[in-house]
Amino acid sequence: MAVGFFPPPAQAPFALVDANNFYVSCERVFDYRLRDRPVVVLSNNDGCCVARSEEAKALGIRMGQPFFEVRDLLERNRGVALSSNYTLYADMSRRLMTIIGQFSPAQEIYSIDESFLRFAGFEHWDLTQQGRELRARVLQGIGLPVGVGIGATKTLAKLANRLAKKHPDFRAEGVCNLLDVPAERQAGYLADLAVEDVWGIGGRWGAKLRKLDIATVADLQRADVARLQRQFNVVLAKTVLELNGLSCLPLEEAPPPRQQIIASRSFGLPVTRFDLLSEAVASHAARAAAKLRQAGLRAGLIQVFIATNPFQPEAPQYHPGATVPLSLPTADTTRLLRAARVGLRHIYREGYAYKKAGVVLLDLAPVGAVTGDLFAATRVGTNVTGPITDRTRPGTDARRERLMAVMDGINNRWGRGTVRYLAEGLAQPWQMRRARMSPRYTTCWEELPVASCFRGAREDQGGGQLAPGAPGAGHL
DNA sequence: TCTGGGGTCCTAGGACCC
DNA sequence: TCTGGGGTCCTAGGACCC
Repeated sequence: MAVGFFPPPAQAPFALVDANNFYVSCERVFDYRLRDRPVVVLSNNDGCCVARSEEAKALGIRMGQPFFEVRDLLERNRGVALSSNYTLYADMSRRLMTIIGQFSPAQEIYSIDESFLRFAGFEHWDLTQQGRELRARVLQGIGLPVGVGIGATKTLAKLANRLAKKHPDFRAEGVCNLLDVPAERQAGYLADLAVEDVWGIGGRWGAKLRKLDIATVADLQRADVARLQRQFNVVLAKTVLELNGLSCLPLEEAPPPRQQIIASRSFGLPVTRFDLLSEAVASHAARAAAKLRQAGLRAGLIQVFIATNPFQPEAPQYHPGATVPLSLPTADTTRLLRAARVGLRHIYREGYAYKKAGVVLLDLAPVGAVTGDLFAATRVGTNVTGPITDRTRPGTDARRERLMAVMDGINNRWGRGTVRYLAEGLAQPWQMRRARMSPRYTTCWEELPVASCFRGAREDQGGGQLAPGAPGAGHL
């Protein structure tokens, strides 16, 4: 069998810690008017609900549901909808991870609000008690509620975390340690959980598994691994082994090298003109280039894509992409902008209403690893007609790198877009909607929360409305 | 009217090589 | 008339995650 796993002595348990309704919880830390009422945080462009308070879930609002479908429902129930404030969430995440990391030397930051811990050498510790203390310390330190799941493998820790949040036996405490649950009771829990509750089983595979009479976690745990590997793939086979306590997924303490960097956005309004499309693509390329430099990488390829609105199938559809190789791996915004424009020119067609554009940087390599290209002058794009001319003169690289560093410095200090390329446009009428933004409470002096000694002083600033008129609301 | 963005991994199939 | 087998690399598409 082609499945590999990491057997004992690696018999150290895992914990999964994650914040409840993370984005909503972050907002609630700073605005007490958001407590005890339905709150949702919206995706970019104020499009979908990507985080929901328990009260919002109780109203039946689904994860990813379009905002326009729930707008009235929210309003009728004194609900609040907020644009996503990633500056705030990223800063809260950093603080959260620091506290979680104090509970084990082996930590993997898995997502913005999730962290795995591995407890090697903790044989004589009461891990359930550790979980309780972790929870208390996060709540006291930054005001976020978290759930803690503990199990023999990452997949079991994930499952335990789900029980910690949902199951009446654990919910009050917010901690579930499967290692402390007798086998018989554990079997009962697993028989009650749907197969889709397992980490790595989504809707498609869930439906396919149900056709094979595998409907619960217990069913999946008992399933024939070799058969599932044949009918699905090795990933599902590992999941089954993990459910049986065989650790196949190691803790990844260092993030693996990045494979790609994407920058893309939907437009606030449909765009048909080439010049506006070009502005948007330039803006995305500049953002991707900044991310690239931040990560200490250079890109060898840039992909450009544009797309019409898939939710209007009656309108003519078109979603092309072009790949443009760079003559030399680069992190220089000017070069990436130029290549992106070549790609866009190649795929643009008149007569379509475009709703989205983006760029992908690929073929990433650390700055130190880039070697010169002997044949730079003769290399030609594969997907794009004609060579990409590079007018950069030899010997100017150091100066350009310094220019990029200065630009990044200014934009980090004063906000993204403080210094930008004219190619990105000035008015930018294609920009996304972001009408319900809360202040950058923790990262901007002007937007720090103000403690008022007059109780209720902020009540009349718009409490009860959809957009909370907090200081800085609507700031772009 | 209004429907997100950024990632990863696996597999199948075609091109190409010897 | 008769027309192999095994390997690698690349890409597109599909699945998953938060």
